[in-house]
Amino acid sequence: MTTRRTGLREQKKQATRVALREAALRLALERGPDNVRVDDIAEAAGVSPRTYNNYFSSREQAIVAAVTAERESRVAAAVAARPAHVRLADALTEAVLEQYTEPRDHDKLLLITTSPTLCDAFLDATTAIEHPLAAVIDQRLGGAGTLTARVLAAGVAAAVRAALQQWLRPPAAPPATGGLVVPSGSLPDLLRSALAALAPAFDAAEEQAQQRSHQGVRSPDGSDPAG
Amino acid sequence: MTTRRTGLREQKKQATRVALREAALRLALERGPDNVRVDDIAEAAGVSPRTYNNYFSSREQAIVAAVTAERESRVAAAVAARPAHVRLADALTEAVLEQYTEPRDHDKLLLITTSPTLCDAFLDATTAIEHPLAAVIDQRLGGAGTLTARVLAAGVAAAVRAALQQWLRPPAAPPATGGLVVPSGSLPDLLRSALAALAPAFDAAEEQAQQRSHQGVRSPDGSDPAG
DNA sequence: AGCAAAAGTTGCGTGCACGCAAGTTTGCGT
DNA sequence: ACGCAAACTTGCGTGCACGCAACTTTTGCT
Repeated sequence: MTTRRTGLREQKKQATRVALREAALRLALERGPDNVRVDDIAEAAGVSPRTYNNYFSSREQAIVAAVTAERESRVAAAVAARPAHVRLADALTEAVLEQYTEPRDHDKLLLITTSPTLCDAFLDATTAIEHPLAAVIDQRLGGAGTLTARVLAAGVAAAVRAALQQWLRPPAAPPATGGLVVPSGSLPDLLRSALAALAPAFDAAEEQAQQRSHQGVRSPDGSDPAG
Repeated sequence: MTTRRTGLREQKKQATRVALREAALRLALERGPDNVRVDDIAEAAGVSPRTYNNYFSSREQAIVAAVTAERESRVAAAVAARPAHVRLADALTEAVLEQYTEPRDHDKLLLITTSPTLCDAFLDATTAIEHPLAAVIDQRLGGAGTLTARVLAAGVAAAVRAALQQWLRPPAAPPATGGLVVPSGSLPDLLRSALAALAPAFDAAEEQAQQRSHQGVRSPDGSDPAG
């Protein structure tokens, strides 16, 4: 599961991927993110510029990838690691908080906030947790509703994205707004609030899954919507 | 709301925007989507190629925009048009179905499915409904939780996206999968299923909003957050 | 071991996105 | 009516993404 292609080939691929993203991060820190050309990153990693684009489809992606690294799979793994009796919503919230509040990369985040382009790329990167999350959610829901799992996973990604967005851009308070703006606290608080809005959906899905497993489920694809 | 800058300037801007996207669609239908250069679209619309990129940030965006047009604002308007006593979740589902199952653009959708690149652009375009939706949701929830509204709106967008994705790509059934694959019915069914997964979250949010309005929040802009 | 297919890398060419600095049009105040 | 400032367009230059067709490396098979 971890490395299905147990080959030397895959090793090299991961090696160059790591080399590329670390080179990208190092150069971005040294010169500032706007003074790094793709050619520089490729050269620093020892590959051709063309190869760079076989790994990353945009210039910012490499830099952002150095920060987010394998966060995608780690979030999913963190969810899978929780005991099965915990509410799925809680497991998700804790797993997300665990991965997004590590002080490990707070200095690198500073770099990202410098450039709006990097900021966008960083927010876009949260989409990467969708697929792993959909897998674990689907598993915990009994594999019955793949679409449901995908929707919920996408919802989580969207919530995380919204929280990060609000955290990165403190809404420039106009004086006469009338107090609409919530002070938008710390990142953990924002993440918690954002995910809390989805919690009822998870509870309902989990409950349905339990009901199905108690009754006799004849088709594991559960293709019978209430429609 | 409709035209805030009541000027001749804004009129011209919208005119060229429409000219661009219609030219893009026409050319794509005539020659096939891969044989349309940006320069061609610009020329057909009577502007310079550089101006094209002042309106659309990618080549596919113009073609897709011709299909989705002002769907963003229409979904939001459709939600706002429902009476206030309808469940928010239902209002949303109906509004989305109303806008995404119009036969108006089924032939144009055929064009989009031709090219994977256009497909991606089309899916990405669903993100555009987030902001208008967030506005109406926030309004219907009493304006108290902007973050919540944004999360829910993003969730709807994600659900729509997931449904469209599954609809556009029938999962190529491998014979030995074990019956996991749902036959992935019609688009309305998929949309309904996808949105149904989020319904509990909307119910909960709505209930909280009602509780708040019964207790002493008087101003309709809801300037008194629960902290 | 040897060989053929699969996977990966690289150079090249094309089209594209976008910053920048003119030049042009529109809106507004006086 | 006049003129200035803001907004929009356009040409140019640069860097980038990516398809394509060689070429090299890895792998599985015999």
